[in-house]
Amino acid sequence: MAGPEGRGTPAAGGAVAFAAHDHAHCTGEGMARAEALSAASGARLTPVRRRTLEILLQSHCALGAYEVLERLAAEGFGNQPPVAYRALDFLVEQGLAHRIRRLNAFAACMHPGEAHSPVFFICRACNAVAEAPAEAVRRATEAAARGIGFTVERTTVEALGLCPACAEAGA
Amino acid sequence: MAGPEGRGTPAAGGAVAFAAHDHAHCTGEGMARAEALSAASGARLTPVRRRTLEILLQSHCALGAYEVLERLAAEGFGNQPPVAYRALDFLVEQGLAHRIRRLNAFAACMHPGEAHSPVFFICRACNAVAEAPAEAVRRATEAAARGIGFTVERTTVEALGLCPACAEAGA
DNA sequence: GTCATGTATGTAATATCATAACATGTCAAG
DNA sequence: CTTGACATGTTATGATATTACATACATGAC
Repeated sequence: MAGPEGRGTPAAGGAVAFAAHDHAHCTGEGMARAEALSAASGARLTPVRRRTLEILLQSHCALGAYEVLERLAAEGFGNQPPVAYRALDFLVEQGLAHRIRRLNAFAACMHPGEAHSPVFFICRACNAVAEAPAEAVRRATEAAARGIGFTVERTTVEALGLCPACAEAGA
Repeated sequence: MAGPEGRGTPAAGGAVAFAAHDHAHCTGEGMARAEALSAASGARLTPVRRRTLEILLQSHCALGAYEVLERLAAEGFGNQPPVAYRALDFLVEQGLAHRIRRLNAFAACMHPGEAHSPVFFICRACNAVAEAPAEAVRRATEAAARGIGFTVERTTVEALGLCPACAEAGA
């Protein structure tokens, strides 16, 4: 069982998916999709923004803004917080990344482009994060909203609990 | 339409429910229920904790920890952050209050004692907050979790959008 | 081309939110 | 009346996020 060291390295438990898979593939495909989507929408995927997304995809973790900043700065980009926050905000706005509030962190979107209402499953033991599409959750939320006359624009759904590995190990 | 002044006063838009209702009644009933629940569970609802809950209930808003602290300090309690955070953490733990992460704020629970998975509707125009029970959302989330072997313990559901009043005014 | 405009980036300074660590106080069980 | 568990107070610091302003770069009008 991985310790509670927090985010930042897959080894520390910040991995964005529980099952084993090909990270390089995710990164390549993710970037390609981002390029295509940006081209289509007219959004400007500039070097900092592109690199920021790449960092999120490569790390395959939820990363804090300052962790992203550190990596950007090491590559010659600005080293003040707004540099990271602006790039991350752009990515979130474009649906290429998500903000995970419980962790004060950001993760690359696993299903960019598709209209999706992601649910995040966060393991409290190892901090791993998985993103799952959950249309049913969105529908249920909107049904509740209608009851009080509220118009839903975005929803944040974060579930805390135990990932399969930690549930096994802990119990 | 109220301005985006943030939390802290119902006038500023932090009200926890959209519909008009009797605040004094909420406060009284909320405190009574909290007393009863604490007595039943053996939790110690000490003066700071009691007063903290009362502040949340009376303000009828989502309040930041430092806003709560300010009010506590004005009444002779400690005036350092841990005083507020400890009391708030206790209330959240006991299910008497909720943390609203999008606002970095806390609000008294509107349905304490009942097993409930609350959904928060946050108006992006006036910051008002409404808490609604949404069992269907919890069920949908758990269904998605089962698909990947995740064990859900707590869920946070926050919907951003427009409250009835702002939707009317804005459109 | 070059100029005006909007957008993006870089930087400094600061605001806001949250916790660690330790000392002191309170209360009930033994 | 002592001990142990919990609660509170305080200091200090850490982590997260934003404001404000200066500079640079792209794009389209002319």
